[in-house]
Amino acid sequence: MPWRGGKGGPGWEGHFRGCGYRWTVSREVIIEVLSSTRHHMSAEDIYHAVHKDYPAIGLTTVYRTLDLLVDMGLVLKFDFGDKRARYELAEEFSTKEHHHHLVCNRCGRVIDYTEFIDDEVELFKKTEKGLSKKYGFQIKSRMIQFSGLCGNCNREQK
Amino acid sequence: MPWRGGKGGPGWEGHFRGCGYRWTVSREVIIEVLSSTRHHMSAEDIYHAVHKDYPAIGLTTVYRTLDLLVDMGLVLKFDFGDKRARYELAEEFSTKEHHHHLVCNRCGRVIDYTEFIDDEVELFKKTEKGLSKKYGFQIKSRMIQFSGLCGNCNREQK
DNA sequence: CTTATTGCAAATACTTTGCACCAGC
DNA sequence: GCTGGTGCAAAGTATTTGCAATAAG
Repeated sequence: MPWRGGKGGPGWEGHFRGCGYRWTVSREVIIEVLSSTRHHMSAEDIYHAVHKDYPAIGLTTVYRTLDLLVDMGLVLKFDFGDKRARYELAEEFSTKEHHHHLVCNRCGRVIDYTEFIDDEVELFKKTEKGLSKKYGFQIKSRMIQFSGLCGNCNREQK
Repeated sequence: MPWRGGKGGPGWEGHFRGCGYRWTVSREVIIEVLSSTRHHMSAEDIYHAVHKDYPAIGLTTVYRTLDLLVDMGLVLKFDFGDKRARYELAEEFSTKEHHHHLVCNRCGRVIDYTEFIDDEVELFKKTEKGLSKKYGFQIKSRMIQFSGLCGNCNREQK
């Protein structure tokens, strides 16, 4: 397990400790799973992945850890329209390319797209600055999401 | 009830019929409620509003109608982190100013902001065009959402 | 040693579904 | 008259919570 708490800086462990939380095996393992996948995982997906090597870790802990991570802004929680929430490392903490989601309302397919990201980032910066000044709001996460019909479903539609 | 199916064009009724659905009292009333509020309503909020004048309309119908509306792209469904989904007319069909949401993760407060909307619209147009060409994706709705800590919660934090 | 963390089982609550009846066209 | 729409009660299911046991510092 060469993996150890993120790219420099305080690292994962530091984030937890910095917020007054303890650093536990469960937390480390759950973050490792999130770090090493390219997919949008549900709590249960994560639970299963974790369970292979650490059968003692329960689903409840997964939920609680994810809540913490979301709260700390290290993980983003998405709603793709099926019932279950999906989780992804926030881009600052991910090796995955910065991207957004395109969700098909019919088949549920999710496409990660990376086009126009630069423009988005610029807009975000500007918006964020304006909003934090005007509303005193400290923004921890941002999401853009498009939905509609994917190519396949669009065709079948007719 | 001077209200009748939206601003010109096919109108609400036309949208339903155009998709092969029937135009019913329940549907009309539910849309009227959505049209006349400035708030992000949950299914139950809508049910209660409807129930005052039409006690025969049930919660199930509200859910089913909302599903249809979302599917047709006439209504957007939001997740603000409390459990219940919130619904809003898509901006093309709303008299409400085009806006986005700023959600406080601690107290749940939601601020509608309208700043930088022009820039967003421009970015959306561009992105949408690019994505539909590249992925054959027909985009029906778009959302941006920021979350973090509102002014109050931010202050108390320390 | 003190307090946060965890697993399990049970509870919660939003949302969906089965089915018989009713309304739109 | 057909078919889709609806209400009610019942089911479904992701997520949360209470509590006693455990591990972190």
